[in-house]
Amino acid sequence: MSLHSFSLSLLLSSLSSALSKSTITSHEASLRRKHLDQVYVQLIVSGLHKCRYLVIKFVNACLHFGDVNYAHKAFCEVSEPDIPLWNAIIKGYAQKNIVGGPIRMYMDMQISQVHPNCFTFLYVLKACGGTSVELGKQIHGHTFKYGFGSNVFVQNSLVSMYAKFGQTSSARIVFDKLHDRTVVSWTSIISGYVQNGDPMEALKVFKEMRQCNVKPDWIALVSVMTAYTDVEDMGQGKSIHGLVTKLGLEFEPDIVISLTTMYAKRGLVEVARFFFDRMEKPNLILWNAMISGYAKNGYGEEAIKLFREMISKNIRVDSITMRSAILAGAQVGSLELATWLDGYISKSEYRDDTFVNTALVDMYAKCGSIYLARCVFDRVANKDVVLWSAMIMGYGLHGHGQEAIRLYNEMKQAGVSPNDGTFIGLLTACKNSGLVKEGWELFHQMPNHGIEPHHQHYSCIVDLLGRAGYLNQAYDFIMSMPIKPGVTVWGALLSACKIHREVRLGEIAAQQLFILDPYNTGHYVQLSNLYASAHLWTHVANVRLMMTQKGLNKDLGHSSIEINGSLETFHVGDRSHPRSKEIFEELDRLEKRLKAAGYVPHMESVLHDLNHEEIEETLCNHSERLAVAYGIVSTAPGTTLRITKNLRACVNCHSAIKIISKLVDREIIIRDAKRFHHFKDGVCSCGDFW
DNA sequence: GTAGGGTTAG
Repeated sequence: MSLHSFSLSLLLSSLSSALSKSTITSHEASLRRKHLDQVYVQLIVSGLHKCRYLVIKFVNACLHFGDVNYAHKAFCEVSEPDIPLWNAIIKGYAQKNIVGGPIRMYMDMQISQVHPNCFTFLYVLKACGGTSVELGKQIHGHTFKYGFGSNVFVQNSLVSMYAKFGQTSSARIVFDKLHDRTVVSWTSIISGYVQNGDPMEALKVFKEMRQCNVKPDWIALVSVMTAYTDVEDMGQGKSIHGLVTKLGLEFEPDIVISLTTMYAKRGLVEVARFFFDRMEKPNLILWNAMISGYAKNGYGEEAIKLFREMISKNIRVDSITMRSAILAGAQVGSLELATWLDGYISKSEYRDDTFVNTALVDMYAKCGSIYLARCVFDRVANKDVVLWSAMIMGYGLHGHGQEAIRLYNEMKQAGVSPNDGTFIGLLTACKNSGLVKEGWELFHQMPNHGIEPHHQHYSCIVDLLGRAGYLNQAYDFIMSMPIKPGVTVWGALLSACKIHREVRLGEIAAQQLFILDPYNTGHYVQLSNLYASAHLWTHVANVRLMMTQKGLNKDLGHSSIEINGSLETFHVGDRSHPRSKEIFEELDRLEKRLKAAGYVPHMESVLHDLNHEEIEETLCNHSERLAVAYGIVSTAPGTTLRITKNLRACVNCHSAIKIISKLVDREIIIRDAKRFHHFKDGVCSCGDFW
């Protein structure tokens, strides 16, 4: 080997190993890419681009970047590739999930009459995982033909290939025939069961593995922890944690990811954060696990804080980070934050990513701007069914029923077929706009599209019929359901009964809810309010007693409003705000103007055990009113107020805010637990349906 | 040079 080729070889090795570092900044990545270009030029200039040994190294270096085309170009320069070079290029295609690529190269290899070795099969079988079972079986045959029928490496790959096809029974047959099972064989079958939604079987196999005295390594434990996460068995999950510690693997970066994910998925975000913080340099997946853990469990602001930290530290983010951050933005509900996220993304490489844009549409809709949601929707070139559905759902949340249906028709004209999510959006739109006939018809069109309704669709219909006052029809509909009605379905009936003061059916719904979901405070409050609206005070007292016996307290309402980038949260009668004096003065002024305008609150629907003055006091101090008053005193006249409330809008506040919107001449947008209300000129966009 | 795992919109 000449001195030049030796130095190039060293250079390529260092380049590849440097690239495998887990967390690199985008700046570092671009520098290294330039480096790769320079090396290739040197290879060509020195005529060494035909040297198989160096080309393998170069191909590997390219593949670290995912630059398969570059690798392929280098490969083609070699006139008679040997097995290692074929393997390198097949491996590269397989790693990058290029559909058909590895298989095509494998075929080319056979045409060139180069015999595959066991390495070849590892890569080809990995690539088969995403294609057809028939092809997989064919390659399975080849492994025997070329003498690898009992090679444990090749057989392990077969186990995971069959698992990826969803054929766990075939995977199990291969696994059962294996004589010398390694920890990898066990992990392959365990993760196969996890991937195919059978965590119980996975855990059974793990127990067997332990009985066979096979010591689990960190990858095995990662699979097992996923299984525990899926069976929702936290007690057992903790014992795995114990095993991890015993084996001294608790600082293994990928184990930390699994622990973080396992605890975050349970909502134990503080525990998850403990593991995250223990890592000096968390990798991208760990950042993502923590951010999405926060976002999914209602800790939107924490998620955003972490996302901003990543950016300020110049850590590379990917589309999953973006989606998790956007999900968090949707939860926080601040339009200011939403536009910041959108602005950040429009300057990033993910600006055309359909998944990211779908999340943006959803976020804008949930942050109260259906207009901006539509702007994002319109700028996406290739709209898939999920994007259309997100936009339809956005209109639904805002009660723009007709607009949702119009968009649905447009979607069909564009040749996109609806899926179950599309119908959830449509039915939500109909129920939020009181479009009973349209919703009913759409529901019955679902089978024409080959879609079977599930719980959410059924509960939309119950809601749709119930709110319109067709309570008996809603009940008959529930009785005729082909699947067992669940919490959402009975919950929809109960809240409709509350609106229409239908005690008999309401009690039936509540009974079911107390069985299915006994610790949800909301159901008890609904039933109590239903009794109060019918003046059945003894019944109200009984429900309250049931709640006390079960140790349940009424959920406290709170509302947030963002002013100049700072999010302020108010509770009932909250006097902790620094500008509290001004806020209550404004509330007083509003109260007087409301009375002058003829506003009288409904007393029946609130807690019965308060006296008249207390009721009125509580009503005026509800969290949404405090947020409105604060918005009025701290923004310029005419500014739109955007408020988020954790519970459903209260009937009295709803009617009061309608009038307030006219009195102060402002648009007030409130996102409650279920939908949006746009108050303007004395009316609300929900048309009093909610 | 060997395989197995983890984050994932509606």
